[in-house]
Amino acid sequence: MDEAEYALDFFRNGGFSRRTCPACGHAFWTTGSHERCQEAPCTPYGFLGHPATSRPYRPAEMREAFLAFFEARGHTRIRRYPVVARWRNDVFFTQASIYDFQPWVTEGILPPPANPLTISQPCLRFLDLDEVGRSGRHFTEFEMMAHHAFNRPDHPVYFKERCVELAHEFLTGTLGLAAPGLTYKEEEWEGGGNLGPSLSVGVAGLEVATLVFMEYLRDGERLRPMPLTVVDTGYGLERLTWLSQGTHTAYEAVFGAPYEELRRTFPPREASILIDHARALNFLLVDGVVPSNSKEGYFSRLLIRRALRTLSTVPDAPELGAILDRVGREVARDFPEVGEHRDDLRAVLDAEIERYRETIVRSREQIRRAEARRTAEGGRPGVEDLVTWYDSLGVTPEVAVAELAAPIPIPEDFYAQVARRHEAEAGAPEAKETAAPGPEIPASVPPTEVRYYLDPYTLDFEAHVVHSTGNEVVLDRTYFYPTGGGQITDTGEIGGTRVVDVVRRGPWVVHALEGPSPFRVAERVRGRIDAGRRTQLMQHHTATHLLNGALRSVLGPHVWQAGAHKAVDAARIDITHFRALRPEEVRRVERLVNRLVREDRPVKSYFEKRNEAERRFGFTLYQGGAVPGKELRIVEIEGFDVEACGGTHCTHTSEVGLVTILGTERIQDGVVRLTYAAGERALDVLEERAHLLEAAARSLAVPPGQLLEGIDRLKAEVEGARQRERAGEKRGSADRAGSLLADPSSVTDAGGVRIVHARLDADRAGLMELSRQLTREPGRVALLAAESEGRGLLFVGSSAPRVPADGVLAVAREAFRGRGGGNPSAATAVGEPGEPLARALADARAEALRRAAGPA
RNA sequence: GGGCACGUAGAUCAGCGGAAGAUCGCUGCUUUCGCAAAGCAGAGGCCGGGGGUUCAAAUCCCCCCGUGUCCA
Repeated sequence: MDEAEYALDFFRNGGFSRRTCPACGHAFWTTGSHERCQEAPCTPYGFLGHPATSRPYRPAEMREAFLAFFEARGHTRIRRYPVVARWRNDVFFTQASIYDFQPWVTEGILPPPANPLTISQPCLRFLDLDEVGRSGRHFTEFEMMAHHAFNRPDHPVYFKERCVELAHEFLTGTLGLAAPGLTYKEEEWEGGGNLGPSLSVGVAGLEVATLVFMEYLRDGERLRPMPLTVVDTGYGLERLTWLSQGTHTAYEAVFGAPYEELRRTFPPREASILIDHARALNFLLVDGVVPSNSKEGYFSRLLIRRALRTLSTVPDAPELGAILDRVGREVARDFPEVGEHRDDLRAVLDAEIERYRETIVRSREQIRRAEARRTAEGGRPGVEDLVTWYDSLGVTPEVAVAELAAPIPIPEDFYAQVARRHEAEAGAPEAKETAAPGPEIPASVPPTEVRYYLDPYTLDFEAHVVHSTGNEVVLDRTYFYPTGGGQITDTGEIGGTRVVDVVRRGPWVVHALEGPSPFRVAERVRGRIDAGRRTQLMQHHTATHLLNGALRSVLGPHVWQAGAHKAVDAARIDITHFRALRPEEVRRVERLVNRLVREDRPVKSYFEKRNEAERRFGFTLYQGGAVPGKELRIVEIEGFDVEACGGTHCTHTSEVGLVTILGTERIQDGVVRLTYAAGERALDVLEERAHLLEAAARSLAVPPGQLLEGIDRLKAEVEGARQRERAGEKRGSADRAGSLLADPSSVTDAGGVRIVHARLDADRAGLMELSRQLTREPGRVALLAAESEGRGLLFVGSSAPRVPADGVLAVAREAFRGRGGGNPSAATAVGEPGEPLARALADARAEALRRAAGPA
């Protein structure tokens, strides 16, 4: 990055000089006399015991000081976003404040909620999980305070000069840090294909802020300027708080009383882990991250289990739920939503703790058995067993070793070995299927005016063509709904030509026609939307919101929408929930939804300023994911459910008609899918089911009301028939065995062994059963031959140790080129039928006789 | 989303290419005033589902389904 990028007037006119840190090699700016940058490890902590600010700040005070400072300088204060980044598919969690605005705002697709803005965003990072409680400054959940500005060429806000000026004023003016103590270190920043210069601010060994200026797009080796440049800043709330208090560790400064309380029971490291995890879990659970074994849910589980293991290090430890509540109440002072629904949060936690207990019990059993097996084999469990147990049972090596009768040492690099085993699987992530971008539309084409938002009932309209290429048409305005928000596209026709797909592309709604577009720009055309399809989609969409509200009401507010799909035949919604739905719960949800339908509540769709909407409804608005933009489209079912949603909706719940839940399934741990139908389609489905029932009843010749009894009877009959058949076969072979034994021509006694040989008509199973009958008593040998499917079968059974079946077979099978084998009590071979088979049977008899008569 | 482990009698599991087993529970008998217990006898299995390999598959291979777990 060019040196000139950092040569700010603010530095040059403010008495700053540029030096190079001999320790890290980075250039930095300062008004002080430091040789080195003021960040660890180049400079050790200098504030411990000597707070660097003019007064100590508690976290809430620090946050307020920051937000108020920037508010007073033209920034709009923005509410926090959820810690789980549902609006992005490349990451699970909000790891920095800028994540809130990626990718739509930073790519210029949608306007920011305010500009410039200031925010204090709770973030989650799991990379340094092991450092928590060890380093004294790492947190799983931390707050990134920030001020952001988004500069469009036609609307510049501010960039480097003003940004650094503001940062410097806040740090020295408001917080009272000594200006000469600050260093602004030059660091290139790159991420997500963007890059630009950045300055990291160091004070007394602590990096307290980073100021990033997103300016370029990486295009192979070349850099291109971004159409939209972004000021992306991050100030560590915890670090600044720590700096202002100068306590031994950051945890003492940040957590205060609850931390002190834990310290009475736990050593510093354990207390830190517990309080850190408890705070992170409060945010995770409140934002709807139900513990599970995949995706973001796994991190909830990870923290809960780590916390439980930490608790188990001391006797009489408090309950995790109690710690979570204590910390949650503290967090709720600043984030009231964390204080709500404590009971629900507790229910989720308790379910997870119970699962963990079960897992432990199961694992212990498995480990004990595995050790017994290893011992029986003459060995003992090894490191590879420990790795397998950790991987597949979730048992840490410490726990596993404690379970072993003969403990083995745990290698130092245990987790490295685990990682190594996982390395092989790190294949390239499958390329996400992104809709083909289609031909580019010139920027001169005016944006489409979308009319379906406010008027979902107009299905016949006139508009002007503003763009037309290939089979694509863009109109100046449209009522066609493009695929999005889980609702599939409208179909219909434009000027008599079928519309098969509609998509949103940037500011335009693009209609894809069945064939090449016959339209010219400026032509006036008539659009007609398929009414039946649209009505059904609207009913399904409104039904989805009704269900979402009902599910939250019946199951608890931990329920968040994890995905949805509204098609014509049926719709489905995926929700976060910690176990499969019970029939009773499904029934209650269905009843509640249909009651709301009957109540005919108004469904209002309107646009509202984002901040106002968030203030009124909270961030459960974002069921379908966070939506950027200054204005949100709100869909409100009066007194029941409010969501930010772009779909087409009925205006009254009664229009939904009827909602019937067709089924539920647990599509993965922590996520339940409900499939349902509404309106006309619901009636279709119910009708189909009624028909099915009737047909089934007719087929069984019982009245529908007795269908179950009929099925039970049928099952009993089938089972009885099977039993009788089996018994019959058994009896048949017993009879056959009896007659064979009674037939002198097939029985030979030799050396106390009774040899029965026979050629009969049976399949392999039949021979086996007969042999079993013949060799029930000791000292018997059965030699049975049969032809089945053109092959010759020879079966040897033996209860005489002197005449091993496999030995006899080995000799006999040559005669009919048989292939097969067995064990001393039973052996079978398949070979040629006819004469060779007969010879094989004779050979078997001769061999059996020889062995029976031979030396005992 | 990927890796790994696991799905066998009502329950907990063993068996891991050659005739489906153990323990508990269940039924009956013996013993007891009765209970508990013990002994004897017995019932109970599409070895998760579907393909394949093999003379032969619970067992090996592939694909599903389900459960658990580790990692992103």
